[in-house]
Amino acid sequence: MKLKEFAKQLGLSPTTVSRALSGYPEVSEKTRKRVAEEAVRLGYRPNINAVRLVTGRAGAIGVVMGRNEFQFSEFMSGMAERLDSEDIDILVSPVADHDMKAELQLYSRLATSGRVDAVIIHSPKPNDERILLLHKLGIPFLVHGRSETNVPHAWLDIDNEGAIRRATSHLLDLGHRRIALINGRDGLTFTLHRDKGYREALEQRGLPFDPRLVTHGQFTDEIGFRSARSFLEQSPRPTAFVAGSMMTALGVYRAVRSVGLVVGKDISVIAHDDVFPYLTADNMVPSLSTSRSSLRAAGARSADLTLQLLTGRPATEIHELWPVELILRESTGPAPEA
Amino acid sequence: MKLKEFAKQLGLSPTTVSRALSGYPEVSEKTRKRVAEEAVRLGYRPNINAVRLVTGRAGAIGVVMGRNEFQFSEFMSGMAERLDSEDIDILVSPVADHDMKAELQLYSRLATSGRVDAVIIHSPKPNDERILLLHKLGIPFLVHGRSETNVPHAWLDIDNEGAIRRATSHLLDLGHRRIALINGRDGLTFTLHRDKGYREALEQRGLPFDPRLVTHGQFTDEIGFRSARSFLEQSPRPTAFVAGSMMTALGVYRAVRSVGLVVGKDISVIAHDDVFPYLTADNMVPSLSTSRSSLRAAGARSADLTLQLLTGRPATEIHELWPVELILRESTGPAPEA
DNA sequence: TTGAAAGCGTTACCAT
DNA sequence: ATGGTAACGCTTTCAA
Repeated sequence: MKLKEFAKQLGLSPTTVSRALSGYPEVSEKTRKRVAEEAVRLGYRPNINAVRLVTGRAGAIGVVMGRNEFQFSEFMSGMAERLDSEDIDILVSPVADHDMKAELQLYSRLATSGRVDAVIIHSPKPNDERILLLHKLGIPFLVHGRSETNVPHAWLDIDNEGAIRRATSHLLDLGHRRIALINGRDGLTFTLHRDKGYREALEQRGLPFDPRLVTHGQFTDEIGFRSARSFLEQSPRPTAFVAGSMMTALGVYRAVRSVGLVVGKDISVIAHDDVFPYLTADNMVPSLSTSRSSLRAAGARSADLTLQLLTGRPATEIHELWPVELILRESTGPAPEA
Repeated sequence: MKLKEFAKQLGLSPTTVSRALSGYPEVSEKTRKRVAEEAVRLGYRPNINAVRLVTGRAGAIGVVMGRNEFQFSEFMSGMAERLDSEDIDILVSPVADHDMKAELQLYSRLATSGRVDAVIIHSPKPNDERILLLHKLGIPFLVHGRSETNVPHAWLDIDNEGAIRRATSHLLDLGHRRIALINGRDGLTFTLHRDKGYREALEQRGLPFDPRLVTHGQFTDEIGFRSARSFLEQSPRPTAFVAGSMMTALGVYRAVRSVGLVVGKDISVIAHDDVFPYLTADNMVPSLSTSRSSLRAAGARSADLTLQLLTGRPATEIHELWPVELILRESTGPAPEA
């Protein structure tokens, strides 16, 4: 059913019906109520593409996902929670990991074809081409993570530096002196921030930084395992690990067990937890100490901030840094005697 | 830049330009080439919403995700692989788990507002309201999974029944007699199929079915742990587990270890693996025997079949059942002597 | 092979 | 408070 036909059935003009449905103030309360009821009864709903054409709004926020990210659905669920009440869709454009050229083309396409009103991007680098391009394209965008790219941009990030600094400091407090860091993909801002937090904790104690105790890579259990195994072969071996994700932590636990050591006793572990419904730190054995920040909450807030961006709030005002909790459980304990 | 302006710059009519860009045959090769090149050079791209309005096509396929599904991004990545070359977007509409009313409203909205050309739904029930509604709405849709709902519908499913039958049979071959099944959410078709495969394997040996050896629930490590723990408290306890997912298997491994038993020796485990890049059966210790089927491949094929649906292939023709591999690793071994 | 003009379904301006 | 009408940017007849 189209507007014209629907309006005719109500004995009103299309104009009035449109206004009633969109909640304009100049329509009488009585008319509005009648229109709303009849729309439900007769099943009328505006054609979204006509609306989009005439208003110039796409009614969708785009998110670009890497293909191997288990964290992604969690963030998106959060977005959905916030967007549920709005009439805004989520357009997902997956891109192959590490294919920057394809990703840049994608943004051009999204922007110039009017598919989305705004875009959310993840895992930026300090100097990020995507941010530069999106700025140039003039499409509103929010960065989940931080970048030093020298154009104004809205961002939401967690305090990765502080999180890892505190985690590392805590391990130092427990007497650990050789602490290994299994960090994220090289070159990404959050990875750099975590490296930095780690080094700061060491510096605060006047301890030297040993590059042999840091690795970089994707957040998979395999990389967690391999990194941990290779650390454990060092002599003297580290007595504590800081792991980048829950999946990494699984690999670390496995590696520690595989050499006959015990997590929480011989080896302490702290991992970063994005809070997943299907895999929880409390349930690991021993339960896993974590730095924790809800990815779902970040998704919800990101959607919210993007909406603000769309209603004209300047990007330069939107900078949000979230603290990260440190939650101590059984996987951390005093450093064993040497 | 708009069509009119772009056409003027080329000294052509909007009509010709539109035809050239859309690959109509009546445009001269020379003109087409020139138009294509200039479009890139000047950055012209048709406004997608105008195209959608005039053609009546939405240019998007909708997928509805439950909020707690770690499997989801894998399926979507697969869809994306197939859709990359087409000019079709993925519209993600998350719904709260178990909120059927909200989900049904969502479909109405998607369909009647013209946001999507087709929809893919997951985890159907034997009698599924969503299928009934989508059929009534007249919007093309594909079911990932199977249903007995009595309206024609396209579907793609894996052979859950055969997978679990074979897994169970294999354990029986190894001499196991008390085999526990940690299955999916109650009432869903794939859960029923797995239950069925399990019972068939028992029946083939003339063994009785013991309902105390089957649980149902979400695919989380916690439920895997709890179910396994409670099974292990039985006397005599089961000597083998069939687990519904990789996350479940993590919980099972943990439970077995927690009571001082050894997977692959005291307790055999087979789990279903949807193939994740970040958590692999080969890497578990002991490596995990699995029934395996790539969720990513299913996503790619689902997108493909949906595209076929859109080009007129009848839904009744689109029924695809995928076999599931059984991959034996170290987590399965002979039943221990009683 | 190319072009002119109608039309897709809605919103928003300008009247009344 | 309500209605008429132009306009959104494109595709697709119809005509040349």
